[in-house]
Amino acid sequence: MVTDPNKATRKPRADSLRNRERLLAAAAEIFRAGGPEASLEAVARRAEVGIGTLYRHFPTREALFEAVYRREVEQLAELAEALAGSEPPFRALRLWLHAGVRLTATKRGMLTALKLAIDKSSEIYAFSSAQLTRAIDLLLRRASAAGEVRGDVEPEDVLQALVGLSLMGRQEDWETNVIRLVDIFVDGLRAPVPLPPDALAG
Amino acid sequence: MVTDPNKATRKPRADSLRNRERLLAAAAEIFRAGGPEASLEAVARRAEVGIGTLYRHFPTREALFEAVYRREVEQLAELAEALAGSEPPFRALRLWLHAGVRLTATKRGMLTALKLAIDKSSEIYAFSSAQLTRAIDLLLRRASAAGEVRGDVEPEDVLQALVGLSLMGRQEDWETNVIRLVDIFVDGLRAPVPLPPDALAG
DNA sequence: CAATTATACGGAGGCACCCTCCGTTTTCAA
DNA sequence: TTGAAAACGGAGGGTGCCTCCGTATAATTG
Repeated sequence: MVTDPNKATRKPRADSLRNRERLLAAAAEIFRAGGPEASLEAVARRAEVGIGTLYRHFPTREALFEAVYRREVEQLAELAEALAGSEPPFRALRLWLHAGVRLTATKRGMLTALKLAIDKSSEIYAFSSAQLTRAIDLLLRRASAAGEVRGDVEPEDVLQALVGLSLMGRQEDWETNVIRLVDIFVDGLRAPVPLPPDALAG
Repeated sequence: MVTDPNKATRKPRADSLRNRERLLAAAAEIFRAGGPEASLEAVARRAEVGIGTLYRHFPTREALFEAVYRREVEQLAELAEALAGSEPPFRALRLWLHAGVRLTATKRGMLTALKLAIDKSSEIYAFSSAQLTRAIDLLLRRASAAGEVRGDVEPEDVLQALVGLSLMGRQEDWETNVIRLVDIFVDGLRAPVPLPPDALAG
């Protein structure tokens, strides 16, 4: 019954670590296939772990998502820096958005997860949002400094547009189509003063 | 046991009609509050009918959505004609899209329902899609004929953009924000040849 | 190498929802 | 009035969610 705060923590148990890993792998597969509403009991089953163990490691569905998708988001964020270092500003922005679309295509459910996260204002949203916003900010600033896009657009806007547009596609020509929409949007970003005042008024 | 095809059908039962009506009213309330995943048993409870009755009238969740939201979609479609008759082309397109955003704001769940419908490729999607596509087509053609927007954009693209952008907003300044994004998108539609060839190449 | 103790495990249990099936009730019409 | 067609309601079987706690096991201590 020694509760000494100095040497309090002991080494984490091996089975705990192992099970956490199993759960993450299982969750990745299950969510990939079944979307973000897939059964958590199915995840536990696939991981060959009791349902209680799942809930101990990840108290909420969102916690599981956070762990599973954190890496994917980080990779996308890193891509921004790579592109900023190797491509001209406007093109870098455009290419990054395309990559964002493609990530969605491959990893079905990630953006759906994001949307779900938004509804619940959960942790993963804050994280992804920050990562991706930073990525976009980098590209946007650069393009703006080069005079290639308007200065009055926030990274958050672009992220919302990317997510929103990506989330909708459904037909077979899905990806091509979304990329077209993203391009149109990016075109809209270009001109500093795209509309003469009277176009709005009449 | 007379199965005479001539006078086959008899008058629909009064209780059936009444219950259908009750269910639609209840569903509108429940879905409005709880989103498209709300409990169908709750709908039956609020309508004060058995769950079996609900399923007989609306075999699937989507069938219920279809009935509930058909009217809303029809109204939005009618607005397109009104605007086409009273506003200059580009402005009409823009204003209609704004109305689409606002409808989302008011009737939370309609677009979510649409998205859900897309996933299941259900009936309401075909209907809404047709209605709204027709509405957009009207406005787009008109603006295109007047030389105010590109000619290579399909109404489906614009609908997808509207739905996608609208679906994402979350902060307090939600509506304003989405409208800004829609405007940027519309700006992107304007110029016939928005990008010089070398802008893409580097 | 025990013995001890902090940790983690598993799954039963209680609740809600989904949807089907069918005995009972109501309505229509002859 | 009466019988059949049509509709009703809800029990029942399945699944998922999440909590709780008795049992098992890994790390530490002697």
